[in-house]
Order: sequence, then structure tokens, then C-alpha cells
Amino acid sequence: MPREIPKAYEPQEIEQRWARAWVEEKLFRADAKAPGEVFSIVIPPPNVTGSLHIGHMLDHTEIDILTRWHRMLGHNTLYLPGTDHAGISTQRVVVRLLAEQGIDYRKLGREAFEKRVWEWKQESGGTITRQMLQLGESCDWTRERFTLSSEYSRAVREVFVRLYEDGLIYRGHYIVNWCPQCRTAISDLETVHEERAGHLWHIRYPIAGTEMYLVVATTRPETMLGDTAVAVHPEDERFTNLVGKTVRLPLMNRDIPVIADRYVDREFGTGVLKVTPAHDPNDFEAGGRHNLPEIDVMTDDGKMSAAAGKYAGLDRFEARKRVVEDLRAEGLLERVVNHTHAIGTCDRCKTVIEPRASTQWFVRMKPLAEPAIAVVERGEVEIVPENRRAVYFEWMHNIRDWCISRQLWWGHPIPAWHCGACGSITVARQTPAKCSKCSSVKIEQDPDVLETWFSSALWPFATMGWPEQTEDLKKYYPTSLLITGYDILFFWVARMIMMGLKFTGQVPFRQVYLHSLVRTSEGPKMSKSKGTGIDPVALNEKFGTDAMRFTLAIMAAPGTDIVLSDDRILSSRAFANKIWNAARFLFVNLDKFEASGATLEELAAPEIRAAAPWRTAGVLPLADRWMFSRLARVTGEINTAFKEFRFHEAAHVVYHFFWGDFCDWYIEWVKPQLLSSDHDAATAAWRNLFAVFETALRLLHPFMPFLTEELWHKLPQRAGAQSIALERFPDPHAEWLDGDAEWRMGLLQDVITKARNIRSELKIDPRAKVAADFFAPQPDVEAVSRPSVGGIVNENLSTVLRLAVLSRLTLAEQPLDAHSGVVRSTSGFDLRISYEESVDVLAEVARLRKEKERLGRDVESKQQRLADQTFRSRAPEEIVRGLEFTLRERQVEYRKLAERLAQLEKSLGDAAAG
RNA sequence: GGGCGAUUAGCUCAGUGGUUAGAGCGCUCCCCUCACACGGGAGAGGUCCAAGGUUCAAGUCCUUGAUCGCCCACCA
Repeated sequence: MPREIPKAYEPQEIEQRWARAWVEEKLFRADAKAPGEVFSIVIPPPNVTGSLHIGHMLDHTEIDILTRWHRMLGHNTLYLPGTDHAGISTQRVVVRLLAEQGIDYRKLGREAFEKRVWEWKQESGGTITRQMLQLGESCDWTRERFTLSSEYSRAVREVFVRLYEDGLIYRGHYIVNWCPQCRTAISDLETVHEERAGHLWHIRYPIAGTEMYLVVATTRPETMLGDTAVAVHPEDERFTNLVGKTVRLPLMNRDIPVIADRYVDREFGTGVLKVTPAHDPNDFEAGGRHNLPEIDVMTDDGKMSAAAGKYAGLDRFEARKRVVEDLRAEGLLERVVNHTHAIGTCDRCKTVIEPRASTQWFVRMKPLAEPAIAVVERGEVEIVPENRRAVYFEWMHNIRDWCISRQLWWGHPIPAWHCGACGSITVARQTPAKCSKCSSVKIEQDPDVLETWFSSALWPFATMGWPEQTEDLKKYYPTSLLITGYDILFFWVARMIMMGLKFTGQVPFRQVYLHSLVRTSEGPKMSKSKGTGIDPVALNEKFGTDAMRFTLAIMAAPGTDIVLSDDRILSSRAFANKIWNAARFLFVNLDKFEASGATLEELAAPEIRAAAPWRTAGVLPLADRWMFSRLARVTGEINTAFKEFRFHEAAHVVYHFFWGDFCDWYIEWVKPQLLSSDHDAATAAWRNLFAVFETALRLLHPFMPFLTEELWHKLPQRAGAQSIALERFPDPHAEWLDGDAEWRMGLLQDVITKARNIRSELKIDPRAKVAADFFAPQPDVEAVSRPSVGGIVNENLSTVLRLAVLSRLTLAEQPLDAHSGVVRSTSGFDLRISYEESVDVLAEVARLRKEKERLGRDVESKQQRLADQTFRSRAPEEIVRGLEFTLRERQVEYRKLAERLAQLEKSLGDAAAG
């Protein structure tokens, strides 16, 4: 009975249905008690603020492909999902929302604000999770984690306290990157350097007691208000006599010393440097060396502070203008030159960073970095692609201490309490009742929270229940693999390695695959804030998630970034549709199959599920030998590609196998057998067809989970079959590899292509059946056409080519002449199709001439190569042998072609003469 | 300032020293043949950025240069 199946693949309903079912059935729940090789992977937790962007889609597609592959290989598989509280981003979102409602979050107060954020998280924070559910990712939703859950907080506190106890966390007063927009310190990594055109202002500082000036050059004149010295190089003869004297700071009318310090570059600017310890890292250090006071002339929102005198209250850039104007008015501005320099901006809000002296919490990184470098050097953590290793080492060797405190309200509170009585700090796992030093109860918790990446760094083990020695931790940690974009190698990957080693004594993952980024055609990476984002949800809805997944996979060549295009997605959707229709062919013809007396149950038989080639009377037809050989070969290729994270290669292989080998050749080839009156032959053909199709679906499943699940369930199934996702990935049956069958089939394909070429060029009516002869001088080539070897090759060839008669010529028969037809020769075959009407002989001659020239060049270059004694003595034997073989074939082809051309030219000449 | 990557068909890109360098889309011609027009068939289209070098053999390895892009960087 034919089964109902729509003509075109409509993914929308199908995908939603399966996505729901997989979650409801808890199909991908991991069992820590189950035996077997383990494959575990944790998701790079997306920000709760977020909605899915194309970068996540790539992450998740690659992770899910490999996860499904491992699961199908029979491994004990865990794919752990979750989200990140994303301190600064989330706070910014909620602050903005409140502002839109006319609420100043500061006035709301910390507690009320945090409550609002949690509320917001409940409502909108689920967006990304919902989207992931729709994607049908095969993760274990019963183990979903959040970086700000109470369990996770426990791990964070434990880590903080232990690092503090080990002297690896300290509180200190240093220059930090201050974002006046976010009003918090940020780390070096969160500071993005940008080249900008600016100016170098040359300012005169009057030398006390003289009429002379010392001219300093600065890019940030407004900070001069906080200058506490002027510095020159100790060996700079121009200024040595001034060291120890004082200059008068313009506008502020303060006297400041002239100091000598080696960090001054004599060549730069005027060789004189203004020293502003509160606003410049170098100056800060110099200030320390020379005991200079710090004057912070700004407030935390980037305005000038009371210390800036009459400029107080002005925005820092406005202040810059005013300072310059005032200096000019006083004749103290010597000159202004254009100067391009790099300035720091906030990764989140793009505001220009203010370097600012501030008391913050830091992590001492060097001791953590050393073992993390070692494990990568030893290959205990394998970084792929390999060239990223160098980038990792470079950063790790030059690592600097990490500022981890943030002046935010949303995040992990710092587990430190300041004593109001003695001023000392108590760091503790549990909220202490009193100061650990003086036992005063007047203690208050540090108001800062931890940077988000601090908690993210613990993700691989904190999600598994650490510090408890849970079953999960024992079973699934270290994780097998991490897949993420190379842009967070330092932010996240490096820090996870350091923290993992420090707190578990083990690497957090054995391999890291750093994938490409998805970019727009303009170049910069996709980003919502830049408006260059591609909304993957819209694309998924439009083309289907499977099509999107496949597109990302087939474009994801390691090392280069991806530029997504609609064309490519359309081609993937077409591929999905092609498979759908191949299935449709199987289903709509089932009645014909059953008419032969066979049953569907037979197709669900274990032999079929094991995809064993089904023989008729002990004979496996050539096309089946070939098909199963190809199946085994591509399975091996896909396994290798997956092992090496070569997604694009695996995708290409499965694409061309399914579309080319299976649909274009195999299905077309076996159609006559399927309808054969020979019951055994027909049944065998059907069985093999279903077996191959079912195996191919499993091959494709990691890429296109929805389509394959849907079709797999439409196949005749054994009882209790649950999901294709829980079936085994095809075995690369070595015993199916059949070089001989592939060679013979290759010949036939060649013949068929040549015959079609003739028909096409002669413009023979596609419906017309024409007679054809072929001639095969080599016995083994000739043998391909024999029924005993090729099955019913002759019949098939005739059907595929719509030839009325296909007869074999023997050597003894007459050679082909100019008037009997058009010939294409290939690999030992001559194929001739006769024609009645006149053909365009001129065009044919032109074609042959071009072909002859090309072949001639080819033959000549091969002959030359083979004549070269150095080549013969140095090249591997198989290369030489292969070349000799090919040369002989080409020479034969060339000779035939030349003969044919001569015949045609002669007939042309005769015609002209006549 | 340092480092990395890219340059291959009209476009977007694969290509692991070894026969005639591939794919998707686009283009030309034919076909709505009973799985599929999201399809089938046949084609056209490439001095692999440039110049040197290594090698029996280079799109592939090396050097230099050009152009584009990215990452890192406390010279005001």
C-alpha cells in the first residue's frame, strides 16, 4: 500500500514536533552509571540576556553534530546545556529597561534592583533556552545549569576563598580600565583598542623662578589637572639641570617637581612627560617610584571631580576643550600636531575607557598560568587548529594580573567582609558573624561583584556539582571536548584551563576546537549591536533548521571565517528536499513491491537493518556491489573528517553520496530490477534499496536530525524502535570495499555520460529511442557488459540511455566510419550512436579539434615527464606506473580521436570538392 | 609596534606535494520522462595575486613584495 507523503519537504511542523518529543521523552538524558566510553561536552553558556545569534548557531550545530555522532557510536554521551548570568550585559539591559520606564536604578536601591533583574531573567531570560529547545539540540535538559544558581554560587565562593587563602587573590590599589558608562572597572581583555586620529598638544609649564617653559606633549590635556610631576629622561642633557626644580602647573597653579625617570622616551614628543599617577598606568608606577601624590580629577561617570577646580562637573571631553581653550588664551599652548594613537574602549558599550587608580580585587595569574601552559605543551589539552596554540602561549607567557571585581549589582558577591572597627578583611565561605581579627560585629560585605568570566572559568566542573565529588564529576569530568569561537580563547578557554587545573588537578577538557566566526560580507564579525547580525531563528523558520545546520557545517572549513549567504542555505534546503523525495520514491512504490508477493515486514528484517547486501541466487549485482562499497567508503571518510573537526568535508561527502551516488545513479540504475517480474530479483533489489537508504539516513542524522528522524520513522520498523538518534552510526564495513566494482561502475558511468553527451549535441529527441553500438577492445572492459558479471547491465544501459538496441561489436567487425554515427571514446570503450539526419559536422569538427589539441598537450607533457630519467629514478614507483598507464589510455584516445577527425575532415573536403 | 590569516571560475568558497584543480550559486542549451522544476541531462567558464627559490614533481613548501582582513600591544 502506498504511503501518504507530501510532495515537498515542509520542515516547520516536522521540526517543532520532534524538538518537543525529544525533550519530553528525555531522550538525551545521560546516565552516569551506564558503562562505556564517555563523551562529554559542556555548552559555552550563552548570556541569559541574549537571543540566539548566528555565532551560537554555529557553536551549537558543531557541538550537536559531534554529540550525536558519538552517541550513535555507542558512547556514554553528555551534552550539558546552560546559560551565563552575564553580569555587565544583563545589568545594562535592565538598567535601560528601567530608564525607559523613568526609573533610576540607583534610586531603586540594590536589593530592589536585583529583584527586578531576577524577574526579568524569569521572563526574558528564557528566550535563548526556548530557542535552543527549538533547535532540537541533543542536550540533557535535566542537567541545565545557570552560572548564578545557588549551587553554582557555592562553587564560586569556594574558589574565591581558596585562591585568597593561597595568596592568589589580593586587593590592591592600581590603575584599572574604568568604564564611565558602565561605572565599573573592567579587565584588560574587555578593553578593546582602537586606532583613532587625535592630537598631541604641546603645553608650556612655566619653570619656577624663570621666564622659561618646559614643554610637555600630551594626548589628553584634561588630565593635566591631576599632574603631580613632570618627568624627563635622566640622561637627557637638555634637561638634566632642571631635575629637582619645580614647574608651575598651568590652570591649577600648583607647583610640581621635575623628576628624572628612565621610562621617558627622549625621542617622543618634546622629551618631557607630564606625570598623572591617578590616570595613567606608567605615571602610576612612576608615582610609586617617586612618592608622588595621586589626584583623581574625575568622577566614576566620567565627569571632572572637585579636584579639577573650576572644571568640576564638566564632562571629560568638554573639559578637554575648555582646558585647551584656556591654555591657548594664556599663551601656554605651544602647538598642536595631529597624532594617531590607540585608545581603549569598553567591549560592551564602546565608551572610551578612563585609566583610573582604584582599589580592586585581583587574581595573581603567573602561578596559575604556568601549569596551564605545560598541559598544552604536553598535549594534554589539544588545541585545534594547531596554529592557535601559538596565540595561546603568547598570551599566557605575557599574562598580567586579572582585575576581577566589578562595581555592579548583578553578579556573584565577593565573599569578603570589611570590619568597621579594625579595618581588616574577612574572607569566608559562609557569611561571618564577626570580624575574624577583632571579633567586631560591625562588618559589612564588600559591595563589589565578580566579573562574569570568573564564574565562567569554573563551568566545566562547577556544572558537574564540584566541590562535591558527584557521580557526574567522576564520570564526565574532564570533559572530552570544548567547541567555541576563537574570539574567546583568552576570555574563557585559557581561564578554564587554569582554574580546572588548580581546583580539580585535571584539565577541564582534552581537546578544544576553535571554530571560525560567521561574518557579514563586509568583514566584521556578526554583531547585533552593529546591526550586522543575521537572525538565525528567522532563517530557521524560513528554510528549516536542518538546512541551516547543514549550511553552517558545509561552510565550516577550519581556519577561515564563514560568510553566510541565502544561496547556500537554499542549496541545503534543496538537498533536504531531494532526500525527502528519494524517500517518497521508496514509499509510493511500495505497492508495486507488495504486488510481487513480498511484505513490508521483510524490509524491517534484521538483515536489512544491518544493511547486509541482499543477494539473488548468491549473486550480488554490480550496482549493489558498487553501492555498498561507496557506502562503506564514505562512512570511513565521514568518521575521519569528524575526528579532525572537518565538518565541511564530512558534509560534502554525505551530500555527494546521497545526491550523486544514491539518487542520481543507484536509484535510477535499480529501477528496472525493482519492477522485475523475477520475484527474487525484485525482492533483493528492494531490500538493498531500503537497506542503503536507511543506512544513509543514519549517516546524515548528525547533520539533519529532524528530517532523518521523520523519514526513519516512516520506514518499515522493527517493534520498539525509538529514535534514529539512539541507533548506531553506520559501520565502515571494510569487507564491503570493492575496488573492482567501483572501477567497473566508473566505466559504465563514463559510457553513459558520453552517450548523453552525444544525444545532447545531436539534439536527439529525449523521448526517442535510438540504436547504439559499443566496442570494447579490452576483455575486462568488455566483460562489464556481460549479464553474468553486470547482472542485467545491458537492459539497464538501454533504459537509462533510452537506447532501443545496444549491441556489442567485436574486434572483427568493421571499424566506425564517418557516416555511421557519432562516437565518444573513453577508457577503452567506443560508443557509437547512429543518426539519420545530418548533424552539424562543422561544429563537431571544431569540438574534436579543440579536444585533440588538449589531449595532445596532455600526452606530450606526460611523455616528457616519463622521458626524464631523474623523475624515473626519484619518484615513487606507483606514481611512475600510474603515469605510464594513464599515458597509454590517453594515447589510445588521442589516436581514435585523430582518426575520427581525419574522417570528418575528409568528408568535409569531399563535400566541398563535390 | 608585534603576530596571524586570506588572495583559486562571474559570485561565495573548498583543495591533505603526485593523472585532466573542484563545490554551491549564477550563466548557455535541452527536458514539466509516472520520487523530486527545491528536479533531470549536457555544456561554457580558471596564466590558482606578483616575482624569485626548494623539489623528479608546487595551487600546495620557502623568501620577498602587493592588496585585504583579524588578533595582540601601558610610548605620553
